[in-house]
Amino acid sequence: MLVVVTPVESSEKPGRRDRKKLETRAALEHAALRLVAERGLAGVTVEDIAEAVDVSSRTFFNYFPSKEDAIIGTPTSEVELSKRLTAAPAGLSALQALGLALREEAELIQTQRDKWLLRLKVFESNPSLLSRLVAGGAEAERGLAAAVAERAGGADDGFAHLVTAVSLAAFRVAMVRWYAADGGPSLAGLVDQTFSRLAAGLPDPAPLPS
Amino acid sequence: MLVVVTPVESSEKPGRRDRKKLETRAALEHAALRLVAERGLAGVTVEDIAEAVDVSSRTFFNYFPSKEDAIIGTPTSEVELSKRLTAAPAGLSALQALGLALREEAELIQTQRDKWLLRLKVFESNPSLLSRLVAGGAEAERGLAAAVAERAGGADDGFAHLVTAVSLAAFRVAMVRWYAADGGPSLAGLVDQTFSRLAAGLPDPAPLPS
DNA sequence: GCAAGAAATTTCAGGCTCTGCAATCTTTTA
DNA sequence: TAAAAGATTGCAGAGCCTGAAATTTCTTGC
Repeated sequence: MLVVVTPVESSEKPGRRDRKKLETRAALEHAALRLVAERGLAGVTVEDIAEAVDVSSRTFFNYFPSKEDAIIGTPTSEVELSKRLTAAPAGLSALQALGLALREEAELIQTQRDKWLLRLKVFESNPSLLSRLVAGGAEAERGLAAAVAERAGGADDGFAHLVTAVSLAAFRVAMVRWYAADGGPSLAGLVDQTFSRLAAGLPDPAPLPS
Repeated sequence: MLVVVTPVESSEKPGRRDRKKLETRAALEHAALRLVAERGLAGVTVEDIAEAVDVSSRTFFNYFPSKEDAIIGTPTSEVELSKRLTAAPAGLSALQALGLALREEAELIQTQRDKWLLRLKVFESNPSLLSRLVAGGAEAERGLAAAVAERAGGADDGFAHLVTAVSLAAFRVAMVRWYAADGGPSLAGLVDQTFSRLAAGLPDPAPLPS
């Protein structure tokens, strides 16, 4: 049976077998991204991707449940984000804690600048994928919201979901903006700016003084 | 050729032909929703839905590009939302204007309470659909953001996208909350409360005084 | 009322996605 | 090195979705 490789406790090196699996997965991700960037989502079949990596298409589906998932890759899980949340200083508000966790994420993404710019380029021409950016999709959002609620100590009237959904949306916007600027500015900086605006209540930006 | 029926200027009644088309579309929407609520997304095929309405499955695809789209129905277009935006009083901030437009939306949804509660129930067990709730998906979000930017009078450093994305996310959360409360509270009220929180900068809610 | 003409539906063929299952090949481990 | 565990593969099949051509249904002008 093929099972997702659990990173274990970062110690214990994986062994040849698991290393190969990681390699194959990375190769599939890479090929999917490259091909789709070239030819568009509809112009690439799963068979194309599998062939580029020299495995059967059946094997592709052993690694990813769908073509889209290969393009999205193996994003930071909501579990990881939740951990960061609970690790954040207790004094911070939920919004601040989320901002911090996502700032870390930004720094991580920045270290893989080219891959992410390419991915965002693909997302641009396939907006349906965008919603799965970071802790992809509503399920992860729920999990993260639960962590926020717990951090806040229970009783929730929907605030946890709200602040979580809003934060993730804001993060997405920051990423798109980063992409639009061709990865020039610091993503973490953009995230910070975005969260400042959130914390300020999203007032209209002051028009530049003539 | 089958073309989406343009509502025209509300005058000029549609004529039998177009009325039938509307009927078929509504019937497909309804059947899709009902069946999927009963058996789950995977438990219903397009053929099932078409059969329930007594048309061919090819005809189904003349009305909806995918099974999911039938479930989502025919939501308020981002064009309509954009209109509301430009119609909003000039003095309002972007966030306030969006809040107003979405409040209207809430009232509209409230008038179709049962249908929407059923739809949200389906969304709950199929979170992948959730992202398309209201002005579904990233494309509509872009259009709406453009309207926001224009309203604000041009120069945009990403604020328009941010406030738009955040507002839509907030609206989604309000809807889910409304569903969770079984449609009891006023949706418009929940939307108002949500936008108040946004405008206040999402401060942690004060713990109840013991 | 009736004959074009327009429009919607249907049938058909076909490609692609994704899944379960059984066979095969490879790696690990004893 | 043999047995066990695990990964890959081929195969069959269901389901989604599309284009094109044929058919049926509606509309319109006479």
